[in-house]
Amino acid sequence: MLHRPDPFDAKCPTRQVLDRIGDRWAVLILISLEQRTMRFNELRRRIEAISQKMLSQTLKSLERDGLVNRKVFATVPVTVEYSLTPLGRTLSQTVHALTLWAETHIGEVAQAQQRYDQGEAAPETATTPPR
Amino acid sequence: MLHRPDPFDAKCPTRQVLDRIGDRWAVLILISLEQRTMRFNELRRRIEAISQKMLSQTLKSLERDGLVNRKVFATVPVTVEYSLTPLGRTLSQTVHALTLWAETHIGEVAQAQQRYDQGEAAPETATTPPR
DNA sequence: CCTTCCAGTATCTAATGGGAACCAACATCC
DNA sequence: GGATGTTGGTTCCCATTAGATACTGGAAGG
Repeated sequence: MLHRPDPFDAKCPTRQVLDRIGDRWAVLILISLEQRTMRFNELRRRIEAISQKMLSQTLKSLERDGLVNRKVFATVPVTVEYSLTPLGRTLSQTVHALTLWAETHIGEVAQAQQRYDQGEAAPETATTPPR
Repeated sequence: MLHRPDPFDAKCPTRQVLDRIGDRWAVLILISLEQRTMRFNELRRRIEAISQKMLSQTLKSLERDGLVNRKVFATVPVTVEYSLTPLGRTLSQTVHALTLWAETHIGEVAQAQQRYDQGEAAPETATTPPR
């Protein structure tokens, strides 16, 4: 690697990874599987309001990225188990920090939103130029 | 608060925060402003391929969430400076861990993708039932 | 016999993102 | 003095996407 990866370059592969994280369903699947291995419809019930389409789609790309294992059992009807790979586990831990942030600071965010919404009519104070 | 916030509940406010992080442009703006205060078009040049529409839209919601400060200077033409709030700085640090993950593990992800793409025709080994 | 369950796929529509044009008021270039 | 570029946006239109719904097909339960 000649230069350090730059997520601001749209062609940089780190951007792809960032886009994967920038997928709410992927995040919710990762933190679900962090707790334990789950089957398709288990995940569906766990993650409220996700459609079957988005679940299978997101799982497929997570599997492609080597973050999730898909294991098929030849039962009738067929059983499919999803679990995190070691790589996926390192990511889910990082992502876990984000959910922790959300739980910790949700109150401050809500307050800020209230202030913003009621203060919309406030006049903009003209400030002196910066230079 | 009676119960612990549950990001799997679509109505839970932590889910809103998670959705905000699940916005690639928001992430890129946060890590840009982590380095220094920037003006509108500075950000636009920094973050390749972002449209003016998405930039102003994302900045607006980041401001509403109390993560970003917007400061207007009465110059001609008007000058607008964007910076992180203290709250925004705590988030950007958490998000920074994600970009670090991306930079560190991008190689493994790329390898997994290659394996997946070429091994698509491989037959699925029938496994014994789990129970 | 009808419904439910398993793990998805196919199809249609509603929401969203991106591209380009446009704004006003000035500064600079030729 | 007319064209161009700069500031920070907004508005419109279209393409992509997400979400809702329906369907598969065999087996078990009532």
